[in-house]
Amino acid sequence: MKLLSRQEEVVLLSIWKLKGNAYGVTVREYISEITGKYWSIGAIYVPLDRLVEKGLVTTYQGLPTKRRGGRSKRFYEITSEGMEVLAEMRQVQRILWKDFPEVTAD
Amino acid sequence: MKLLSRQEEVVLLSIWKLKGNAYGVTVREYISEITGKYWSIGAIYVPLDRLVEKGLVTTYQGLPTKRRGGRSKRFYEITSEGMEVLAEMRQVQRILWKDFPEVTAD
DNA sequence: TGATATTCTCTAATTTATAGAAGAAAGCCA
DNA sequence: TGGCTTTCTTCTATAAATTAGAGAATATCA
Repeated sequence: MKLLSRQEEVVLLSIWKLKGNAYGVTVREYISEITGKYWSIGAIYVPLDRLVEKGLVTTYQGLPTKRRGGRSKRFYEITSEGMEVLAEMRQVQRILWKDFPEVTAD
Repeated sequence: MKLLSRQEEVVLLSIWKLKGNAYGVTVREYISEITGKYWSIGAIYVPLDRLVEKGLVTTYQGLPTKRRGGRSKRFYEITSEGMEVLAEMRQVQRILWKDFPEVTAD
């Protein structure tokens, strides 16, 4: 079994979470929101491409919308293989994190 | 906040889990056992060194034992800072993985 | 002492992560 | 229509992390 890299995991989960609305910008916003830190453009698109290569996500070109202009979006969707890999990842993590103590408020 | 890399997370958790018995060889065995795959020596020691540098673990030289010879062990212990970082990591992961479906047996 | 066992140090090669400039593609409006 | 603005992506260079394993250190055993 091959573990996903950190960034692959985070991006892949974001795609899953964003359902039909996953594209570069929304993925980046979502990750920033959760981690509370800045992420460069490349930090998103590079692993995104790799996930496509690996067959864990598919991608398709979005159509122009009625909103103020701009290049059209490239959407991403998680594949069933992607879901399987995530499920395996969680398996490993559950074992690793088992019994790790809850934070005590002090 | 800076996320730990994948290998840093896995190694750090292993040290925590192995309590007083964490050194290169046991960490490597433990990770192999959980992931079911081969890990080179370097894949363990390199992130181990980095964790020391970052102050997330401390290290001390073990004494020779009565067992069949060999170089003495270098033990590792997680620091309180290491525990804090892990707690933060889990926080992020819980959000990311929230609602991810359980695997259905088929 | 020489053979054998155990563990670690070190470094090179590959893969990932990170940053952001530049450009493509769309709507807006004189 | 043509230029301006907005939105989003492509591309590429650099830094950091991962991975592999040869080789050396250090201990016991006979």
